Amino acid sequence: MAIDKSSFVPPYYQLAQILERQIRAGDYRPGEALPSEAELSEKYGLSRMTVRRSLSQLARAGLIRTERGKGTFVSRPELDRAVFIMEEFHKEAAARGLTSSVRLLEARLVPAPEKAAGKLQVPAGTKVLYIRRSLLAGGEPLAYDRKYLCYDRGRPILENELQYQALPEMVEKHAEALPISSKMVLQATVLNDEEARALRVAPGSPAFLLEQVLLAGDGRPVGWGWCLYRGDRYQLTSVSTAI
Amino acid sequence: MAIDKSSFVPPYYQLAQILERQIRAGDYRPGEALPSEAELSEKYGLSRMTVRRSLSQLARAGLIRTERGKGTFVSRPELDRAVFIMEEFHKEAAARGLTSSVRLLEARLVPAPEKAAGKLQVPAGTKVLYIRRSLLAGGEPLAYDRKYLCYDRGRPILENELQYQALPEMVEKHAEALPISSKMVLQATVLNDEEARALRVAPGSPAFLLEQVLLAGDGRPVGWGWCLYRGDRYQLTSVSTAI
DNA sequence: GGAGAATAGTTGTATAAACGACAAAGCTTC
DNA sequence: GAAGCTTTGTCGTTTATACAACTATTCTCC
Repeated sequence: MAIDKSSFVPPYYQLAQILERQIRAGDYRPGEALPSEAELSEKYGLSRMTVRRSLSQLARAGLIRTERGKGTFVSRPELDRAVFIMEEFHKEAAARGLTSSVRLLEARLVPAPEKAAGKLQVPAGTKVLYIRRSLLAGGEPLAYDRKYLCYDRGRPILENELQYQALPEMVEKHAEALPISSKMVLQATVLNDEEARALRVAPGSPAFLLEQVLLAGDGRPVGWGWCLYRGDRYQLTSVSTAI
Repeated sequence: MAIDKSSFVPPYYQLAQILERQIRAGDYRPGEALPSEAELSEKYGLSRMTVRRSLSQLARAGLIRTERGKGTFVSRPELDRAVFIMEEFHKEAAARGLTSSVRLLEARLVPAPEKAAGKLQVPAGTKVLYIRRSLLAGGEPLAYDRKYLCYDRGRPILENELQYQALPEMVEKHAEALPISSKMVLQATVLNDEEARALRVAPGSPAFLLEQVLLAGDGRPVGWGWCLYRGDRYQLTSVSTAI
């Protein structure tokens, strides 16, 4: 339980691992205080700044919590709390060893329906780009994407482009403002006839419904739509709070 | 665009905000390099360590990425990527202004079914604690929880306890080993008759299915089960990558 | 005994300095 | 011209120091 300064693993990381093991082994119980930074510094022969770096790493992972003037304390594990990360479609498919592709089903300029106009903050009836796409993984449709995008008159719609590009690149090319962030809401739903047909499953099958709003750097919405993920082929796994 | 050293906001945070604004405004485009740490240090009158602290904060938020020997670069926004956080039930209900409670439907010792025995890594038929609970928010059932827990013979089952406690405390009291982490998988599903009755909705309604494995400090599973969340009352919102 | 002041202990922030590791460009040599 | 070496610039890590801000305790004074 000492720091090996000749190791390739930097000391701050070694100390973080040592402390994590001790916490997981129960040497320090939830609520209990860890030794002060000065004590750890002396015990392991590291400067206080290095000790602080180890501690901040553990704090970021949620294992400990620091209180100014009081000390550093072990956090109570929050078993009922989970973090799920939804990766970009192609990246996720690649990680699962599947070849992924996109099939463009429809792309045309339409007058914005009332709801879309509201979400995009444009007058109802404004011409917007409406696209429908199938996201395929391993040859099968895994997701069905429908979106309204604010359209820049200067840039023509090239269906070939839409067909093969990921959403960010696609929007970048055809919208006026560059989207820089997005707001998403995830729901559980059942598929209606049209959606089920697009995903090649029975109507009434379960699916994830991901509503997505694309925002420009100044906060203006530039895109809105939903993406449906087949419930029998898609699941989210909680991220371990490893360091 | 200078650092106010007399402000209550520490300089490292001010610099991070300045750089974030510049990136969002497009002063530095995705892929482009930021000034080197030495240049920022000189420009803003801060030490290199302080500049590094600002940069590491932006890097953690995903706005920039550093490469040793090369420089610091603005990341491409990953519009299709999202982080969802599922909070502990009572905390989430409280945040939405609802009073929450738990109704214990069943709690008894049963021989572990094959699948549960496998998940809990005990011989099939081992006596385990099986519980069914309704999680209520605003007087309505919002979730339906079924779990198998490794049971410590020494500790009696007190139904009153199970009725009112959150899962972590509950397991803590009745299992041999203290669970310290959990692994969860989130799926979209449709409710069967029994589940629909428990949640007071129609069979075939959509729901989130959260499979949960509770793990002790040494990695041994001590609990396993599923929690169903009504699809019409529950949704997950992506966390903004704010700093 | 109680109120307030002083003190010790703790984390939070900032600085200067040094060295290491890596990348790219320029230079030398053959 | 090409291969290898050198130089320069960049981020990565650690140290030592100083001070600020906050908490809890102890001491002093009334």
